[in-house]
Amino acid sequence: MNFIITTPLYYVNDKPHLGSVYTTIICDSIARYKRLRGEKVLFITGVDEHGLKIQRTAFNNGVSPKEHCDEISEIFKKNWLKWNISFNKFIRTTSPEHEKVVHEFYEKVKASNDIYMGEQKGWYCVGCEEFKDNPDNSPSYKCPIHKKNLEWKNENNLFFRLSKYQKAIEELIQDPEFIEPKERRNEIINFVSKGLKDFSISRTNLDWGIRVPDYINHTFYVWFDALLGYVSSISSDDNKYSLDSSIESGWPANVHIIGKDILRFHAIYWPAMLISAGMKPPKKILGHGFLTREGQKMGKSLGNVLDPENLLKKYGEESVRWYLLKDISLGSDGDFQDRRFVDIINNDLANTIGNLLNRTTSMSRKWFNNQTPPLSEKNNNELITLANKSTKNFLTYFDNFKIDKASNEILVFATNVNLYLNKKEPWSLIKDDKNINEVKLIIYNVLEATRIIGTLIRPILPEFSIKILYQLGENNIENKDWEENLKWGLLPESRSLPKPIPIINKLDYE
RNA sequence: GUCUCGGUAGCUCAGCUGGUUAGAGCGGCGGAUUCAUAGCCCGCAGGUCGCGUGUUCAAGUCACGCUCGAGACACCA
Repeated sequence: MNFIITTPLYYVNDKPHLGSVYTTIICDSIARYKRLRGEKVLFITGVDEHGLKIQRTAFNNGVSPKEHCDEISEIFKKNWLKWNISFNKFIRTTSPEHEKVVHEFYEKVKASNDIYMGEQKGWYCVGCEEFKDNPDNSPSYKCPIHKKNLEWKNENNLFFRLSKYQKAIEELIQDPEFIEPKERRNEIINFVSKGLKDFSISRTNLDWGIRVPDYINHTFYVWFDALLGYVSSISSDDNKYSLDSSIESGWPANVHIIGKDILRFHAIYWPAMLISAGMKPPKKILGHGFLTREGQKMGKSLGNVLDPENLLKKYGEESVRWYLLKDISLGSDGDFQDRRFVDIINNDLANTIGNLLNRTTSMSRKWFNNQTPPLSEKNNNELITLANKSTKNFLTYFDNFKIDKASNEILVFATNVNLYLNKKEPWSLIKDDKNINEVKLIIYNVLEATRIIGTLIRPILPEFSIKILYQLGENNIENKDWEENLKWGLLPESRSLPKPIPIINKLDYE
């Protein structure tokens, strides 16, 4: 059984921004975690390539929509590789695989009698080519973008019978596991309680999209198209890609990770569409918060947008990962502060964990012939208890998507190990030969604790984890069972330790 | 306008169903130590718990009002 996790399919109107990096990093760590726990993971990401905005952006750049999409999609894909994202599928909504699945899906929904031709009417901005919300003063209201009066317009569109699924959706969102965090769930419940209305799924003024089979001048509107990428991606690499083979390969998704801005579509429209097609709704929708910058909203007009590419170059992907995963509680808004960023990386990764590794391996090498100490006796010690406790907490937190708390648990343990070391003072004990056995035990214990720290951090910072374990003389880490390696006492005695080198350099303020 | 969530030390936040001197991390200051990436460890830091009123023997923790911030109120990735 696959564990299916998705990022949103990012809109290729522009290059990846920090928000999409954030979402994707969250997904990546969860995907890695599940794999380490022995699950077969299908981590899906991709791009949404249709729509008026893209058509227009391409036109403005003097290229065809196809060329534009090819270019930006490639940028996205390469970008995720640069960030060391372990995705399994990258779906493009302009791909033939996707188009086929959309058509098959449409037929199923149609067969359920949930598609009908209706009239979309409302106040329309010619400049935006969009229907606007109806403000009270619509006739005199001016579109803020184009400064023009709105026009009343009727347009024939295909509609999806969402109203029919009022009850089904109410039942679905009743489950507290379905939408997280709670605050967002309340909003959705509130919204649904006011009654669901049918929504349009096609457009006639739009060329850049998937054609609706029965109506030659209609293309599918964004939600009917893009969300289906989650499904079509599953069988996209098969020889015989199809809706059915996608379903057979593991639908439904276990979790959609999304920004809070697109929650409603994922928590209401999407499940209803799936039920209509006789498919299962996703098991969970997890909406994370937005990122601000030094307390302010990021925006082009403010000129304070943080370019992820710069961050990557300046700090490296794992530092950014640590900051985003450890310091921001998943679901809440998070603030990106340069000063805090530097402090956190230096404190957590370099001082607390990095230095712990460095001091323990140094002692061991110095006193035990460049090796881990030989033991004459095994012992019970407080670090075993602490390790077991932190490991257990870590797993529980991660299982509940509390990645920040899980990360912090590693830090708690590392601090405890530093504490243990300071209390035992092996550097004092070693001065007297009769203490040698005790020193052996102490050093073994802190090395072993550090090994567990290095193992635990793996789904959060994969490279950092490997570096730690390598310094402890571990090899072939990829092929070892992760959970098994969380158990105490696996560090071999008298094993050669490489010369310690800092596994992470401290950052400086600008 | 209606509704939801939040406003706790310089910063980021914990504080469950009300109960001894309000907590953590980071920053700042001082100390101790040397195995280590000037690091780890120890101590200090005196914050009207947004404002006001009320309920109560007792409120950061409940009720009401106000204020500030974020968000939802259907076609905006």
